[in-house]
Amino acid sequence: MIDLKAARADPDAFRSALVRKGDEAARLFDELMAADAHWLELIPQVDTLRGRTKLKGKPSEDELEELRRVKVELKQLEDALTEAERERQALLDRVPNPPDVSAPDGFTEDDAVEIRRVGEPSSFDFPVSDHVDLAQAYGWIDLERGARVSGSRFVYRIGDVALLELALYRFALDRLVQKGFVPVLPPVLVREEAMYGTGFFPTDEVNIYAVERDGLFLVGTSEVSLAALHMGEILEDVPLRYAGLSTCFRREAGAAGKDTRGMFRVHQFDKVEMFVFTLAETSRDEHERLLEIEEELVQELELPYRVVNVAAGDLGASATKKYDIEAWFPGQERWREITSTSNTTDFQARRLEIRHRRSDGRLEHVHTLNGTAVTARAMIALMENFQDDGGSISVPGALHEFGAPERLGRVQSTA
RNA sequence: GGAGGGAUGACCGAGUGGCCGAAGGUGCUCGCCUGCUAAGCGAGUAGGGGCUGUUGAGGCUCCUCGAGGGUUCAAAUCCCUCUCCCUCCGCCA
Repeated sequence: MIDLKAARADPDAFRSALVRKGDEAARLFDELMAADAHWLELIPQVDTLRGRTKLKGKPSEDELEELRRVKVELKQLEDALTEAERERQALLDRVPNPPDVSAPDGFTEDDAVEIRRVGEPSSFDFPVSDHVDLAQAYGWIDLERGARVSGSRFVYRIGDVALLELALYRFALDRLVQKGFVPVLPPVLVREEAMYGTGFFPTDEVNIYAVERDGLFLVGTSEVSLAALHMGEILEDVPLRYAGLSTCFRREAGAAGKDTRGMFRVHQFDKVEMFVFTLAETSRDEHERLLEIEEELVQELELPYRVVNVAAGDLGASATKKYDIEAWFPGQERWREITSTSNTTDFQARRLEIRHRRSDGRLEHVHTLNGTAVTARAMIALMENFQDDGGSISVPGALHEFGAPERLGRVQSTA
C-alpha cells in the first residue's frame, strides 16, 4: 500500500503519477483522500472523549455519573470511526503503487519501450517448427494426456526435455548462489496474508487458485512466499537476496483463447525467482542489477533477446517499474517475454510490515524487488532456437554440467 | 484425527483487576575505562495514530501485551469465540 502520510503531503503528485496507471487508479486515489479526510475529522474527537474516560484510582459517585454520559457519546463516535477506518482501508488496499517517472506512458504491452536488442532473430534455411512440433516425434511434451488428467493448459514434460528443464533450473540456481543469493525452496500454498501482503489480493485474486477447505492459496510465483518469508519482521541485515525455486500456479482467467498452443502459457510451471529486500536508496541500483543478472543468464543460454521497459499502465498493482526480457521465438516469429523484474519499492513491505532499523534508531519499511531467473519458457525458447532440420535440438554448453543432454533427439544421418 | 500446554517489546522472559506500556536479561546506541576487533562500568532503548512544533529538538494526547467480542468505573491480568505455535499419541512422505 502507498504511504498515506506522503500522499497527504503531496496529493497532486500522487494523483498525476497514478493517472498513468489508469483512470481507475486515480479515481480510487481520490476516494481514498476523501475517506481519509473523513477519518481525520473523527479521530481527534474520539481521542478527546476517550481521554475523559481515563481516571486514576476509584472514582467518586459524581465522576461515575459523568463517565456513563461520556461513554454513551463515545460509543457512537467510535462506531463512526470504525466504519470510516474500514472504508479507508478498503481503498488503501486497492490503490496501486504509483509508477516510477522512468516507466513509459501507455497501457498495453505494445506501449513498452525497447531498451536494447542482443543477438539477431535466428535464421533457418529450412521450415522451422515450434516447440509443439519438435516435441511431437519424441513425446517430450504431452499435451493430450495433460489435458485428460488435469484439463487444458496442463502438460507433462517427458524424457530429455524433463532433463533439460531441470538442468535449466539447476544452472540458474548455481549462478545465483555464486552471486551471493541464498537458495530457497519455499512453500507454494500460502495464507491469505501472504497474498494480500504481496499485492495479489484483492486486485489479482481471480488469477489465484484457492484451496478453500484449508483457507490456502497456490502461489502464482515464489515471489509471494519469498516476500512473506520476513513478514512482520524488523530486518537486521539488508540487502537480503534470495533465489527461490518453486512451481507456480496461475488460473489465467483473463487469457482465454490466448497462447493456447503448446506449453507457452500453462496453469502450472516452474520458475527460479530472485527476490531482494533492500534499502530505499539502493533499490533502483538493485533493480538494474537484477536485470543485468537476467541478461547474463539469457546470454549464457545463447538466446537472442531484447529488453523492454514496460508501460506504466501495464504494470501490476505493486510495481513502480518493470523490465521484461523477451526472447525470440522462431515458432511464433516474435519476441516473447521470458523474464520480468519489478521494483515494488515499499509497497509490499508496507503491507507485510517488513522494516529495517536505521543506525539512528529510526524504523523504515524496506524496498522489495523480484526478478525471474528462468522458467520453462526459456526451455521452449531453447528448443525452438536450436533446432536443426532433422528435428533434433542442440543444447547450450552452459547446461551440460547440470545434467542436460548435449543434444535432444537423434542426429539425422547424412546418408 | 485425539489429549494437553502456550501466544508479552529486536530477542529471551517476568507479570492473575487500578501503583503496568510492562521487572530482569540479551542485543543495540552513546559515554567511560582498559596496550587494543575480549572483559568491565554508566546511561539510553517498544510500535503506531492525531494535534502542535522543530528542522541535527521536543511537547500534548489516543491506540496496541496473537485477533475479535464481553464483564467492570478500571483488563496483559477475568469470561467467550477465533487464529496460530508447541508437546505427547495416532497416521504418514
